[in-house]
Amino acid sequence: MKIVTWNINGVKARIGNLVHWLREAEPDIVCLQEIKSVDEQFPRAEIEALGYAVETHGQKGFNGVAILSRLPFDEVNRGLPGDDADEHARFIEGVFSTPGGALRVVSLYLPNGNPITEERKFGYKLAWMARLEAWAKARLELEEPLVLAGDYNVIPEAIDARNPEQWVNDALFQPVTRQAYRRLLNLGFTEAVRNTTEEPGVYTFWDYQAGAWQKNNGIRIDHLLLSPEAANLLRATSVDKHVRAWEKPSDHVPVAVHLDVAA
DNA sequence: ATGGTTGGTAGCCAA
Repeated sequence: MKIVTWNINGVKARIGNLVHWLREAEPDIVCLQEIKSVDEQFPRAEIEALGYAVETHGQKGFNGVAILSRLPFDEVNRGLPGDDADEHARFIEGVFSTPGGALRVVSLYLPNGNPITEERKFGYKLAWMARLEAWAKARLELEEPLVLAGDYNVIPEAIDARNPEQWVNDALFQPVTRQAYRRLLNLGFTEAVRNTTEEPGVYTFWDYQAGAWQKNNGIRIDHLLLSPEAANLLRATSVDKHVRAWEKPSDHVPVAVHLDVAA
């Protein structure tokens, strides 16, 4: 089974790219972020025509997440618990039945957090990460295969940036940000790409500005975290870097994990 | 080199 995360940066502007990529990559489950669409305007018909079930958690203008799946959804949960005042659409969980039992997959869009001088930005990011840690800790107690996939807006280590010095004042690379991410990992998750790729220079995002793609000035911020039960099934990972060179690309590319689960 | 580009929206904001 192939499970992919992709920050698509506007699903309505990217529907052509998305359909082309779905035909080419043939994923079983896709976690999308930054759909930038309300649920009613999500282009579901084109995706359903390819055999996918579609569940969305959108909002007007920005943010928004979705899960596309060849398996039917047994259950869908929208929103990260822990703050009733938080109206950002950044979290959706799907539950599926496999021959081995339940499989849980989350599509998350962790707050960017810039600038770090603004509490409503950076403080919100750190608070959101604390809520995610609490949620994940409780979910791990189920002892089920769980894939926490998404745009984490976290550069875990210096080797995850082509030019780490460029990011020292950025919310994505603050020590406190990386600490919070590591706390999440240390609950018992396996980070799929880090655990299957030895070479440095694996990036998932290249800024539109200043020729970042042409210079390969990228960062690795899209991650797939596996519960112990999911990590036992880990076979391989892959990054669809070529998608960044397509016409009208997202600034992120799809990142995949292949699990030993019958699709 | 505090520049540069894109999507959604019609507020320039968010990234």
